[in-house]
Amino acid sequence: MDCATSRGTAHSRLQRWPDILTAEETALSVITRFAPSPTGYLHLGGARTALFAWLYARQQGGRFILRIEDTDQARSSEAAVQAILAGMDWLSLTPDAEPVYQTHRFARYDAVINQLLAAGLAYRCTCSPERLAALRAEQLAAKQKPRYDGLCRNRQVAAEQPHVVRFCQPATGDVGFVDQVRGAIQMQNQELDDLIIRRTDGTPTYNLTVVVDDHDMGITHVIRGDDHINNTPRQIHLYRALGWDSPTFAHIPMILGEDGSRLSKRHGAVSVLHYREAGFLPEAMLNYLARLGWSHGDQEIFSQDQLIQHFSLAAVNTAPASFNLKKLLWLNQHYLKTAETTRLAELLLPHLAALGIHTTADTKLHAVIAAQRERADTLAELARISAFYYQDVATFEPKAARKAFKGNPVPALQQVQERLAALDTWQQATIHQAVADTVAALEVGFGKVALPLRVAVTGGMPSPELDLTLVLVGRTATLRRIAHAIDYLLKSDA
RNA sequence: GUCCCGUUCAUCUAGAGGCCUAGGAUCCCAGCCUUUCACGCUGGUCACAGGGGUUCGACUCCCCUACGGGACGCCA
Repeated sequence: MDCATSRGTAHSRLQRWPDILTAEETALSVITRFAPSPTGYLHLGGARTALFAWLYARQQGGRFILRIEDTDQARSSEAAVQAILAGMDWLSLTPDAEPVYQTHRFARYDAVINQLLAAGLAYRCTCSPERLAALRAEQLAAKQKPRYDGLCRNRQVAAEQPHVVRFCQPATGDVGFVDQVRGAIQMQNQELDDLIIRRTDGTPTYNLTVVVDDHDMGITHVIRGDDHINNTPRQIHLYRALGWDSPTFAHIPMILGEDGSRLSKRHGAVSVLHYREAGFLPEAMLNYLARLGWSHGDQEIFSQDQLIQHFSLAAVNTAPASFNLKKLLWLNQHYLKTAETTRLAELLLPHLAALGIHTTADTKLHAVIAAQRERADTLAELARISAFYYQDVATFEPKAARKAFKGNPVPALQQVQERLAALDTWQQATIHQAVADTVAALEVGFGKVALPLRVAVTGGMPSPELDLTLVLVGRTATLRRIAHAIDYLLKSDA
């Protein structure tokens, strides 16, 4: 029962759990998974990990599975599960099977731990947290890596006594694996200690559950953040002890904040869903995330199909990458310029509603989007700069007003107002003629009339060619706004 | 502290010993276009962390240093 002497395996009677995948399914080439712990929203790093795992599975004609790692019941929440699901759904990272919840699999983990215990590959430990803390302090003081000293390895601890279960790591030799991203990684077994696989309260811990699940789910490629590199050797020993083949590992580097430090809340928006609220398009987010740490020559713009086609783990970078909002904005603008107008209209409605504009995705909105789309980099911005098509402008944007209203624009506004009011039809051509006639009559430059008119009608918001702008704003609103501007100018003069 | 991983323009990256006087993209700057703002176009600034090797030849291979990140939990 001394684990130092027995390095056999505990596997023979352990069968693959049949209720997750059928035998035919596990026989399929590639199965990847995304395994978040539901303690918060889906953050950028997690989303990218999920994306890479999803892409790899898609490309290989394999399957992608979501596993909820909720064994820490104190920190896990259903709300977080929903947030993760919503984030993945937004990015269309659809799993190929129902999510697996670890809390539903405790019986299985228990059975595995008991097997390990019975095979002498794990043992009960009664060391108190106090002793562990003291040991740790001592080792740190001696400039050593803190690790459990194996005190309970050869003790006979009765099952009735409160205890944890520790897994016997081999004391000598080394472990290695070939990481699909960074190549061969080796570690001395002495660096490893006997990790806890079952807590005092009887629940299993991460390193055990991840191994059991990855095996049971038939995961062929474990694609995860490189903060797990150090766990991998421990897990490999667990696989060996259980007589299972290790999956292939691929560790992708972290995403850092703009300042180069680890991405966290203080960097602002880390939640993927925040970007949906802020008016980003999922395809922009996906494209951005994919290019963060991965590349395919000089190509920057990738459709989902192209990502699937070109993705490769070997092309994933080894160094961490910094998140850069400017580039995301550029990509978002690119997709805003090229997306279907009808789709954009639907997506824009909530952003307009947030500004108090309740409209429908009608022909006017389509025309507005066509006119404004290249002037915004988010849907929220698109809504903001398009509001004047629906609402009268309360104030003039100072910079635009200064430029447009210098000199005395009132006569020009009054005359163009008259000519516009007299038009038989409200069309681009007739409007253009009215403006041109005003310019000719006043013997001034085109801008002398057009500029104040534009700002009077738009409030100084970015807008397309003047006649189109006026057509979309409509005659009544246009005339009302000109009157308001004249009013405003006369007052501010006095 | 120990172990693991990493280091090309401000940022994302190309580069698998000569193709590199280091390419692309974002940002920034300038110009063109222009009745606003954009878009678009043209041009520009900006990088192989440092030091040793190996080699006829090193951004590419090896070693050391520095710096950065991660792990060292009865978190995952």
